[in-house]
Amino acid sequence: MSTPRVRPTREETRDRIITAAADVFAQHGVAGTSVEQIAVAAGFTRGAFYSNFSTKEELAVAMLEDHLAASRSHNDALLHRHADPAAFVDALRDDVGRDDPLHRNPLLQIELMLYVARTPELRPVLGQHLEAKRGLVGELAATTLRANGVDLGVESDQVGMVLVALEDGLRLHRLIDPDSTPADAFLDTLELLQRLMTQP
Amino acid sequence: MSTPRVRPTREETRDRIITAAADVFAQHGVAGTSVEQIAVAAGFTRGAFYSNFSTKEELAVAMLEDHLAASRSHNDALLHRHADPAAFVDALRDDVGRDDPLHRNPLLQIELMLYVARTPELRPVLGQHLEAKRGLVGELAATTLRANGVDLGVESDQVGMVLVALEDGLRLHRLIDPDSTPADAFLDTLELLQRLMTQP
DNA sequence: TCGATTCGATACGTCCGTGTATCGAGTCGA
DNA sequence: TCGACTCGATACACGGACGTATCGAATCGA
Repeated sequence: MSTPRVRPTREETRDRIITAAADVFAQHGVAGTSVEQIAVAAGFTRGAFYSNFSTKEELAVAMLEDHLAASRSHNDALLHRHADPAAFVDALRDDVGRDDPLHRNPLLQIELMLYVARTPELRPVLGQHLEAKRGLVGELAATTLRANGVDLGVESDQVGMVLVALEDGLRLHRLIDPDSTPADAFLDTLELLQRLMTQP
Repeated sequence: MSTPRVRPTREETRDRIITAAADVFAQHGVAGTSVEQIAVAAGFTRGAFYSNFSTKEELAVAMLEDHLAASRSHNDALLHRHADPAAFVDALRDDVGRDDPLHRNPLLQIELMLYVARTPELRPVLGQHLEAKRGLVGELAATTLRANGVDLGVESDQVGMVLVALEDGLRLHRLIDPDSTPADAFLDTLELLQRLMTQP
């Protein structure tokens, strides 16, 4: 029989550190967080941290890239399963509980966006993701419009830009005033727009 | 004749510190900024800072409240001068250059929002401002819709929520990908929506 | 003009965070 | 079972940021 593991795998340690860092980053921001806070939150000392990452910034990049990869594959799978726009929105509603820590943590999402905004070499990474998402959403919207014979005279990319920005804007405002900014405000708005396009 | 002033007024010093802090906060974030950085950027030493503020946080609050007051009075004046929605949007286009440092600095705007999000006692302050702005924008939109005999079956507050969120969302995304997010994307979208309501 | 006051500069002690070097227990292969 | 290796813990030296106490020049009142 295999001996019970006392020390966690290197990768387990790494993942625990990233997961713990997500919470601490959300609470205090990347700049406001010390390496020690991260290590302690993960149940380690700084030794473990420096054994896995050379700087706090490297960890932030790893966290971001983990999330972007997860987000991409998740969206692709979702799109593949629900090619119909209306069903897609419904699917998004069932999407709240996901294992990706960033997906559950709106404060962290905005924090990381701001971190990227301040880190020029990271901007293309997130920028590309942003444009891909816009394209996806824009195409979905264009499909709906076409199906209803509506022509807004706008590029689908622009529609995507607006919708994706709306999502993040509501996310941001919900951090400040959750009572007046319902969690499903974005999805409700999407459905409203769908309805308006169906019966003009 | 009055002797030429060698030492700046207390209030001048205070304002210089706030103005300088705005830039440093934008670059490094509130948490990532030291009191010394602020003082030096303002052309003083820490002595001057601690003579005017007791903590960095107090300065951040002062900066926020200065901005909110300026923003409120500015918006009120704008609304009073341009009661017609279409003219209002046009007026916003000429609004880019304003003396309020926060108004010129989108990165700082988002940074302060995030700072407020992390500071529970500040959330009502900004939350109230947010709701006021939504109300204003929502009413303006409702006016346009009513004038064209359109009924979306939506509260004007919801329209305001969506539009204000869209503005900030585009602001945020422009920090990451300015090339694909034009500075006037928001105003262009407003005009597009106006046009769509006029000729359905 | 002269004293009192204001307010920013300077100097100090302290604490916190960092990164590295070293140690020691856990793990794996032979 | 033994030895090499891995990897997290511990210890240390250093720098930076903080807040306070003190100083001195500019200002204002009389």
